[in-house]
Amino acid sequence: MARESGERRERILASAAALFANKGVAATTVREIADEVGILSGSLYHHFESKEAMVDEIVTSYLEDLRTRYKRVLAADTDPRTRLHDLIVASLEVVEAHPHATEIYQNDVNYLTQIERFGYLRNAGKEVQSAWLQVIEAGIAQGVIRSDLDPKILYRLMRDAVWLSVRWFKPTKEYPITRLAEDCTSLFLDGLSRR
Amino acid sequence: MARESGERRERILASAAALFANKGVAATTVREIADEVGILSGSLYHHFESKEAMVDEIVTSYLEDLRTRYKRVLAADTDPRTRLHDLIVASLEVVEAHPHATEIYQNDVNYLTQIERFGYLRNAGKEVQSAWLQVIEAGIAQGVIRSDLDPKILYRLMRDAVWLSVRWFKPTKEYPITRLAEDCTSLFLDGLSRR
DNA sequence: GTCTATATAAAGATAGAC
DNA sequence: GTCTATCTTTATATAGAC
Repeated sequence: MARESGERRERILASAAALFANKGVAATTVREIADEVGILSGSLYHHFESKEAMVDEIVTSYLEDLRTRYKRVLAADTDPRTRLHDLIVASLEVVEAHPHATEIYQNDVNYLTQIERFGYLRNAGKEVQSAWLQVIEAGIAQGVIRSDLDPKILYRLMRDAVWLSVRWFKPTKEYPITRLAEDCTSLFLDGLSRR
Repeated sequence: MARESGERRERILASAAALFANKGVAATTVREIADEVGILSGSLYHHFESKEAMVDEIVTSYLEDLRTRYKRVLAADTDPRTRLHDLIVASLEVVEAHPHATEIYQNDVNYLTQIERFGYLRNAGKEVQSAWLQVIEAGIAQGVIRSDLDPKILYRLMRDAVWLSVRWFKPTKEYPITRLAEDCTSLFLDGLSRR
């Protein structure tokens, strides 16, 4: 099998990702994946050495994209409000580009991190946290963000609100991700009290 | 087996809940559960008719508690800000009382709702949404909450931020759930901009 | 109420023909 | 690159002795 690239391979990964996202990695069988593609389960092993290898590829390319986009946001020299907004936009763009991988990560991190092969997920989580904390703490330092709330708590609340949108958000013409990003930013920064 | 009550039964449920929460329902085997309790897997079937039955009991009693508490919040005749705060407090109290069940629900809804037996989870989700929407919409009607954000979007963002705290929040003396509830309320209502 | 033993089904994975 | 056929392991669950 070895690691060719090809349309078939991508087709398998796409089907696998959809199934992993919908039922969970552990509950998805190689037979179901093969059925989706229209081949027999044994044939999958011509393209991938194991079910875990499929998960690995899906999650790895997801994290790669995420890292790239976050780095770009952090590199820009912008004011705290813009930076927070850009971090939210970047996250939602990753959700849009990798909806299945995002859902797999959100639902199955606990399970996956217990498998040795996926130990690297722990670092990925730390990197994401670090990016958000940099933005939040810079905002506090510049007096733009309140200092009475723990940055780590803020990070976790915003992170879950933003990333879990993968479970329900379906962009439309009237309500595209740019609008969701603006609404998130406004909720977090301005609050929902009328004043 | 039939359905006695007893300490042993509870012990099994507790071990099962912890494992389901940590690895996911599908990835947890009856052998692991039995190991945790210190008996052999076959003996579990004296207490429960299946693995699904265990999940069912855990989730059902969780939802029962949740429903009771939400009803109490909605019954009170309070102002919108207090109501929203109380809904957040109620949610966090449920998280504290049923951490494993909460995590199972958050991680495995997708998987569980695909099993006929757990179809009732769909209704549970709708009831929760309805409670939050009532509070949000009353706030808008009374001019306390901004009207430029879609209530359903607000609900989903706040819901995920609040409920997913089960994954990271460990109450301490300095930072108990009452404090987290206040920080959530303040973040959502006032926002994190300094002004 | 738990054990021994085992039935039964489903899972991941492989070998070799085509 | 896929199929047929099958190995091996692991899972849920059951029966009956203790």
